[in-house]
Amino acid sequence: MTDVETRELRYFVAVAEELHFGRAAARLGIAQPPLSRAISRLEHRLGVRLLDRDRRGAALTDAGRVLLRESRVALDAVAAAAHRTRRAGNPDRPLVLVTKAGASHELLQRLLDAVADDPGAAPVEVLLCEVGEQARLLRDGRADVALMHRPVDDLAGFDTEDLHTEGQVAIVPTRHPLASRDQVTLAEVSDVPGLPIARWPRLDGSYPDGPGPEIHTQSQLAQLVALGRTLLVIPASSRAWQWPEHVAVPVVDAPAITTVIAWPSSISSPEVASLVRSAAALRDS
Amino acid sequence: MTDVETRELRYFVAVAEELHFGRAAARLGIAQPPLSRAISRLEHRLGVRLLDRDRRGAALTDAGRVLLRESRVALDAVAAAAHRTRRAGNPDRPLVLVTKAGASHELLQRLLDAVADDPGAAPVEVLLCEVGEQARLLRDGRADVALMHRPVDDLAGFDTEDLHTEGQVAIVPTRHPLASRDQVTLAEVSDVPGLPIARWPRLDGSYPDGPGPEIHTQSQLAQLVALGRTLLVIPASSRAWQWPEHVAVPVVDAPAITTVIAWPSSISSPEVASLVRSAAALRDS
DNA sequence: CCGTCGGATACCTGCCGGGTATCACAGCGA
DNA sequence: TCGCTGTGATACCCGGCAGGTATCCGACGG
Repeated sequence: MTDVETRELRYFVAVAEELHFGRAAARLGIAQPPLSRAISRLEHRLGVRLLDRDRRGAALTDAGRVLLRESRVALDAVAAAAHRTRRAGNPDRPLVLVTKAGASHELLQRLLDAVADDPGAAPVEVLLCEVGEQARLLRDGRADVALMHRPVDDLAGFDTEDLHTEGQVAIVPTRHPLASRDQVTLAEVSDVPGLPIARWPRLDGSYPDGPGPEIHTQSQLAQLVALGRTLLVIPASSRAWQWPEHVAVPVVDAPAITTVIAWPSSISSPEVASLVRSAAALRDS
Repeated sequence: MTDVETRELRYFVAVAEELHFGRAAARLGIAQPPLSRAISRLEHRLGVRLLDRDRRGAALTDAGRVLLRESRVALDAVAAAAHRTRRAGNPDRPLVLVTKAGASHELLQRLLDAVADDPGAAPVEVLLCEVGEQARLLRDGRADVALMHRPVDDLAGFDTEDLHTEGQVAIVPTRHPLASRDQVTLAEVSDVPGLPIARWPRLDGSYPDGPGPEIHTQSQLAQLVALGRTLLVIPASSRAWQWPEHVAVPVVDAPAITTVIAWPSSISSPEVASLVRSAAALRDS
């Protein structure tokens, strides 16, 4: 009943993700045999079969699926411990604020201005990330605080403060028939011939079905839009990256998006609290 | 920038708690020199001083305090991964439900009856623990679900469902003047000569000031009450352990206590969901 | 029936975790 | 002042285990 080491969890996660010992070993930078041994030792120690070894790879058992999910949060927690400790050691560490590139641009701008104007506030470093990455960065300690969006982001385990609620708009090429409309509905917009609606990831990271492209990165998205290959439904404030050849049409029945400031509920640093206060003050004004 | 291993975190936690390398080493079952080395390697790797070595022991730095807090949650997460995986491997694992010994006795009884009557429900194993221990057991995976009490327990990071709200009563010896009252106030009860009010731990585990005894274990509490050495303010339902020589007097202005069923928000097992549904059904009936 | 692919096994090696002995240093008491 | 004690650090050694290479075994495809 010896204790589980993080190395073993990292190894298991690699195998569980690759479902192939050889590839997992390569990814980990070790040879395949030690990896096989480590996994079977882990199985033995837990008294549970984690993988069904099939002749063309490996498949997760139920217990394996549980361990995969749990390992990710455990590894994030360990990484967070290291990150936050490193930061606590540096006397004038900046707070790291993470947000999806391009979203809530104006709000972010005002927040940074407010912080800059406040001589007592800790400096803030802005980290821009891809769709759905904020939660990960908060969980593993690379970021202290995030701007996130309800209901599209996963807010479990975080404390949040609502900052701003807004409707969504459809981004369509100027010459498209829909461009002249005052407003549209989701139904109208979701089945436009030749202009499939972009598919954003759900809370769990999976994608809804449909003909449009799956959105993974901001740059990919920008290019798709620039090429006129997809129709986009986004919060009005994300119009910061919009091009002259597109127009935004309000989508009346799309769910409202609330921008929130989020931080790990375990954390209770005065710097974070002060930043949250500054952000909340922006909302009131 | 190699990764942090759980062993190192366990070692650090031991030193941080003992504030003494020798004692920490003894507790860990290793010799002192390897422990010193492990800690200084950890400090070097994190690039941060964790402890100020003084001639009469060690003291935590700010960074050390951060790492202590973070290490505990990380170690709990790792332990939870192991526990939950082991349980997932056993096909007919019982759900482990933890509650403070003595609290919400009647509700627990009804819940267990309901589960026993439902042939489709997973079996439930009851684990009784001391004051404030439930959160720990949920976090490190030794328990799946808990009966907890708002606002006295720490519910951060858990999903909860309210089951029952009730007032609190003061437990006083029958021959005491207060025993004949219909109701009392906190002010009356908090300064009774010769019968100091018992002090429960706060959310963070610290204790309020006062003359009364600090409550750590249920057996200690039972004995103090039986001896007539302390005056107790508890939820009405905790009267399950009450003796004939005491009476319960409602305390009109004490905060109401809500019994909740709580489970780690990361978990989404059908067995837990079903148990929560059973508990919620009790509330409605 | 052979070649290939994927994982397991056998066996070796070097590193690192852990042990013992000892040091360095600061109080402290006689 | 000088040991003495209690503390953590250093020096050094040893054994086990992580990790490497070579090889095997079973299953498929041709």
